[in-house]
Amino acid sequence: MAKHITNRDQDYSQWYLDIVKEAKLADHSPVRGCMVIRPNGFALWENMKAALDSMFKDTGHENAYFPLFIPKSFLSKEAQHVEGFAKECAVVTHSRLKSVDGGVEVDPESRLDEELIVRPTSETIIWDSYRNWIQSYRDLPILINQWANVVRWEMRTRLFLRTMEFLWQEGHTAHASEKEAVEETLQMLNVYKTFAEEYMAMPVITGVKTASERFAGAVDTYCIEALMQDGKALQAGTSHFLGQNFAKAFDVKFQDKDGEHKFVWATSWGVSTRLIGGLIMTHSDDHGLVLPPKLAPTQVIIVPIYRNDEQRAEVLGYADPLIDELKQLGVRVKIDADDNTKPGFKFAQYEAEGIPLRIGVGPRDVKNGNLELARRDTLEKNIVPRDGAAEHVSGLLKTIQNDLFEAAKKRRDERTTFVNDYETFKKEIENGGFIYAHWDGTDETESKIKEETKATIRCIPLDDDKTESGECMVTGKPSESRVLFAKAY
RNA sequence: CGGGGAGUGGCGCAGGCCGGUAGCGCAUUCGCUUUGGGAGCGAAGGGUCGCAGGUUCAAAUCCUGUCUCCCCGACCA
Repeated sequence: MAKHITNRDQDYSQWYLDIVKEAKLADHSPVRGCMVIRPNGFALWENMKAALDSMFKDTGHENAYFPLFIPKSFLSKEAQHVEGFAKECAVVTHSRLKSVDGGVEVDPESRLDEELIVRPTSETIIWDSYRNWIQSYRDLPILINQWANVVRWEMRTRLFLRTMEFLWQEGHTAHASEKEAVEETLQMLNVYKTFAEEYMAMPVITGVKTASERFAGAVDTYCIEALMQDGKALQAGTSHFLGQNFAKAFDVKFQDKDGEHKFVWATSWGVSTRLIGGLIMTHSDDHGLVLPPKLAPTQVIIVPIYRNDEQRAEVLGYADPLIDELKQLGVRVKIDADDNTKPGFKFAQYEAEGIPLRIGVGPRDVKNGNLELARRDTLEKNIVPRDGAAEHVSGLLKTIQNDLFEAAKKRRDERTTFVNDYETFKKEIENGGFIYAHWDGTDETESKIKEETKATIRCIPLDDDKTESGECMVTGKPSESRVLFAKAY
């Protein structure tokens, strides 16, 4: 058991904070609800970005950048949208300060004619541009993504999971037909699912949100939902079919092949640094963070062990060629030849940081022509021959990636149940986990369940095997398919 | 915004009820010994106790006000 990390079962919140801190991912900032992302955390985010970005490019998208500030009037153009975001906006009202008695205060003379909103999301400012970009069907589709920061004035925050300012990507597309826009929405949902499962090794359920959980301004909100180790669900990404809502609000029309002027169809989709929170809670243990090899900034750490300078030179000479061999195979490897800390300290530190594989090399190994491999996910240690070690390590990283996904999927499936009556549901939901149950499709029933159990409908799953019909567990009315319930972050 | 907890060297905390020279652990610096699971010993440096008032000969401690952070709720496309 790591000294500095709280037991996961004892205090999950503290455990989570300890992981973030010990892995040096992020700190609290002086400003309430914001965070400082440290190099370890940012390197992880950059790897996630790179993988997502190439998936976006592969599906025909381009990156662009739109302004941080949005005129207040823009936000009010789409009724649902302003309703959804009005209560959590940072508003810029003045443009300068003035010195007063050695301090500074806002200069009342500098009040802005129209206040600026720090973007909580960029639909409005982007659709204002799209109006100018689109005249003909030949201008469509527009497939744009932006990497940006956004601000939402949250009451209660948590590092990575919900911060006032966060980093994300937001895709905003415009299409000539409804069919094409819906296809885009589902395509990007699948991109997110693939990323979550193949890179983060985090299994997700895809589905569509109920009306009450829908994005403000969307016709349909699709999502990926993951289950954390404490049994709570995390909405890990969303893809919205926006219909013609924003086109109408911003008067974006195109002339079609038939000569008719028509409103364009829209989508938007996003994932954020919240994914890092999800990654932490999916794989980590009481020794610290566990990173999947595909995303780990450092995949392999080599720790040399020696008693004196002579041994040090010998061990480093033995380990050195391995670094090049691993790099040749595309493995991100580092050696920690720092003489100031002992091996035991390094072992614990790199475990806390989640590095997938550790290689220990000491005089013993040099003598026997071996290496010691220690897996972060299982904490297993194995002696392997130095010959062919690079290939072995490269293969082992793939195994670890796969095993992490399988282990997470097993944990999720063990906490997933099918329930048919409300009394059982009330008992089951106390244990956390995913519950598939029937619901009559009404807001009333949904909010009754939320009030009485704190569980929400995470989504109406897209999986074929959940679409059996039945009767609502609360009202007994007919239900077309099971929906996914959980307590959520 | 409601309930709870906390602000004391870089970090984590004790002291507070009962006022009397500011303490511990980690970290830092130097020395020696160590190095296959978070090293040991010795020495050194570093704090106007969140802020502002008040009581007192004397306040980290008591009183009043105020700010901030964390946790649990409410809120959260």
